[in-house]
Amino acid sequence: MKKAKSLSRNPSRRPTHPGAVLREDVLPELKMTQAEFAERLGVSRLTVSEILHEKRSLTADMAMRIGTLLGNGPGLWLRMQQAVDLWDLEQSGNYRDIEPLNIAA
Amino acid sequence: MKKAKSLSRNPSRRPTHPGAVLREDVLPELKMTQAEFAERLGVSRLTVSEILHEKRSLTADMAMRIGTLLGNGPGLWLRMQQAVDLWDLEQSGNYRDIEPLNIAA
DNA sequence: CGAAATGTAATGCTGGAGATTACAATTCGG
DNA sequence: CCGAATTGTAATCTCCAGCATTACATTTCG
Repeated sequence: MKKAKSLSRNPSRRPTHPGAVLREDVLPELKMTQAEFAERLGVSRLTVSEILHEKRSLTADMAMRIGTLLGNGPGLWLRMQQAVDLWDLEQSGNYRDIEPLNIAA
Repeated sequence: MKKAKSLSRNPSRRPTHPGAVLREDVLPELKMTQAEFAERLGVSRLTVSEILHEKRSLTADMAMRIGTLLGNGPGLWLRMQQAVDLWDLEQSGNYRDIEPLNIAA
């Protein structure tokens, strides 16, 4: 019996929010203010600020914007956000009523 | 100069909606009605029906439910949905105003 | 110090997800 | 073939998150 390792990752702690990377790495590296970053993305300064402070999740639309601006595509940012989303949902314990089917496979 | 292939995939058509897989493969294989499937997931019959007909997107919450019920985790379903989401956003052409930065890298 | 940048709160709008109800259409077992 | 079960669909409601805007306090920094 193997240990049933997660297919993707096995986070014992909440995965890094993409906003943290933007705040700690990207913006400093670009030497760009939040306001300018927001303007280039075509969103409000508030939207950027709240994402940097992890007060909202990074939507697919925002991932597209950031990925387009930075030139590396939306995938990275979206995957980071989803890791967080899934982790949060797992923690919520909202799925205990779902009885896994015994798949004969 | 390589061809600048997408890191993930290079869809010339809209990626498969996860609902299509549920409709065409999963439910038939399980020989389970939509109503029963919905009940086991803890959502309404309508929610299942609309997902199967690709009238709404599969949320992270639904991915967790389906992944839990089927025993293979939420990742597969969520990734499928996001492929669709990104494709749709790319098609929308909403990002033409974003000037990619010239990253020195 | 003073201006620029940022944190933060309040408010309003909007769209999508989901529930519920109701009814029509379809499928299917007996 | 008939009736029951299943499914498609529409209408209506609620809820919530994302986003914009405005305003003001705080912080940073030249």
